[in-house]
Amino acid sequence: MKIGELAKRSGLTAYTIRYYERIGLLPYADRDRSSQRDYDASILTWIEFLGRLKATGMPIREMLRYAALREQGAATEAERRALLEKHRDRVYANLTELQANLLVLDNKIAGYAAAEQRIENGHSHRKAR
Amino acid sequence: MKIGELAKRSGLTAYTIRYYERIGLLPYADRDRSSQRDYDASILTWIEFLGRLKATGMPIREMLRYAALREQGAATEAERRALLEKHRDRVYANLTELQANLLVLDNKIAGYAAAEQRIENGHSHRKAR
DNA sequence: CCTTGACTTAGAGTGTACTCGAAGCCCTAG
DNA sequence: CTAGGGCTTCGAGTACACTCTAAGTCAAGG
Repeated sequence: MKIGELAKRSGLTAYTIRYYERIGLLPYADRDRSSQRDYDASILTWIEFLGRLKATGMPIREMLRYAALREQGAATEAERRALLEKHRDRVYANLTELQANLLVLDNKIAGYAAAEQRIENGHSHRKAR
Repeated sequence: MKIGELAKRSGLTAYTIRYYERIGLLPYADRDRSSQRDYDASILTWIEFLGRLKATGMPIREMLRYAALREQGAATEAERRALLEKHRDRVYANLTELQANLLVLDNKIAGYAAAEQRIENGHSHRKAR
């Protein structure tokens, strides 16, 4: 699979894929005889995982660390696990905070809704029954 | 309250407070006779709310829109409400996605844990009982 | 009076993560 | 055989949100 195809399937742009390879987030891809990148479908699994790390707010620096450990093989699994656990805990904390903020947002919105209600009642000169 | 004090109380740096004022996220602060910003404690409520918008991923552009509406008074409440509702829905979607990613992360970690367990069993030449 | 430290402004610099432009190569279809 | 499209590399440019520097002002304490 060439880069354009991979871009379509992964949701990344070809620019981003090259960028990720340049910085080491994606392994250096094999090239065909005209120097074009030729990808195996298995790369998609890795890209998807990277997407999850990104979606949960992991900075590229840390993904790079994980990617480097992965390249070094099975001996680094404990460290990879530790890295993910640390990240998961941060994500969890973040999630909790997000839920709290969502509640505040909901209350604020409810406040606006109540205000609108009062205005409507006022405008129509109706009383609550 | 001067800017240093507000910085301490709000958790923003003085740089950030000036930056926010410059771009219109904070109202232009009154100055004392030596041109120093003199804040009323009520600004803290607004800064805290901005913090929540930020923590839930609202870009500054949109906070600016909200801030501008707020400056225009009560007539813009419906629009402000709509803006917040739109944002809340995005946050909610984001939250849901985050939870899903957290689950995947947990599974991945569990996978590493299981692998470690297998290695330990192998090393000690013990059998499951 | 003089130093110290917090403040002022305008504008430049930083970090993160892309995103794109330029110039050129190579395969396929007409 | 040639035009088109997708690919290559390298390096520059962009967007966002700060973050800091420089040069100067000002009020209070010793």
